[in-house]
Amino acid sequence: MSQTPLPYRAHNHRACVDQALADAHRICNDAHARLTPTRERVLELIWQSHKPLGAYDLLGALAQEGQNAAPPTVYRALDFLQQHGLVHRIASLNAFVGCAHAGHRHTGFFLICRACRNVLELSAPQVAAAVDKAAQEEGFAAEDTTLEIAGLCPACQRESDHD
Amino acid sequence: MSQTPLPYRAHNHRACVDQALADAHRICNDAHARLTPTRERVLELIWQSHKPLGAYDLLGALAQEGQNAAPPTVYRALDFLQQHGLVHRIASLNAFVGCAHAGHRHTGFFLICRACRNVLELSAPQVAAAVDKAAQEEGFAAEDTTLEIAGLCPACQRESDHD
DNA sequence: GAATGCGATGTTATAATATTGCGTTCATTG
DNA sequence: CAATGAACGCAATATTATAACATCGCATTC
Ligand SMILES: [Zn+2]
Ligand SMILES: [Zn+2]
Ligand SMILES: [Zn+2]
Ligand SMILES: [Zn+2]
Repeated sequence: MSQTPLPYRAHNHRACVDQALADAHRICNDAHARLTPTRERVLELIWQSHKPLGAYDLLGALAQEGQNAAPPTVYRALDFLQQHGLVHRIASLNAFVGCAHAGHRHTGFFLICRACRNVLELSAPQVAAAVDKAAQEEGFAAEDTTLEIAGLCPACQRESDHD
Repeated sequence: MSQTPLPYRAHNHRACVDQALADAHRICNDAHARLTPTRERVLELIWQSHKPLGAYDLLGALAQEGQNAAPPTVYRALDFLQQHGLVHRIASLNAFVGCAHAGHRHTGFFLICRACRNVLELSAPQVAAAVDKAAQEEGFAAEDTTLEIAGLCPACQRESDHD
């Protein structure tokens, strides 16, 4: 059933990027929001890989391309992208990653490999349900869930077995 | 069964503090670790309330008490306290809170009220199990879970109903 | 076409959080 | 008491994020 998670295997990553950009154009269009060149470029940079990028990584990349970029440039683009559900912030890393389920309601849930740093975003309803239930039992009205799991991805587990 | 969560109701908070300090002494003693005056004072400051404190809040408090405190002073104490399971870092707030289950194996899980900022730490096995299961299904070896839920606590929900 | 409104951007400065490096002090122990 | 290693003091610096204010470009309206 469940597809082998992409970030940890060879895959045609160009397809990931193209999909993400196409989704972004559609979503922004539907929301009458402007996916300006800077915003699109930041999104594309984030999707260079499945590894989260820090704001200053993005800033450096923009600067190299000759853009007049200061921190607010990047943070504003990131705010926009987050608001439209196109990227997620990984609180435990202070870094940003493209959303793998843009356009779908979901409670993101991240598996972060401490070795290769790839991040897999899951949308596990049974986890979200368990969380909601536990919160409700305490009378707590949950609004926003941060769920980040650090560990070793399948590929890096095999690597460390070689020792 | 489940006790009404403490932070959101009036409670004898002195008992929370005393318990936390007693636990800390016992745990450090058992581990042959030194709960030095600075470390103990930082722990006590963190337990002043159930609201997370930032490192620089702690730093300010120490400075007011006449301690020669620089950032490393606080961060070192916090590292020590985290390593011995006496405090948790709340990644989504860059702040620290006392551990409510010191000495017991647990995967902390935090309900953070965005209004009063109190934090309740739960240890919900069914949530931890759901998380582990989801990770295992992806072949991921989970090591460390960050689970932080922002929302409104029972008391602050009643407050906002008054409108 | 000028005036206006408004979202997006540019620019500078600063705030807030966290770490590195190095020398000194102090507790423990043999 | 000397040796050891953990803990601490101190200065500098790194990293992440925001505040404040000026400007630009474009659409609407007069
Ligand atoms: Zn990909
Ligand atoms: Zn990996
Ligand atoms: Zn209490
Ligand atoms: Zn509250």
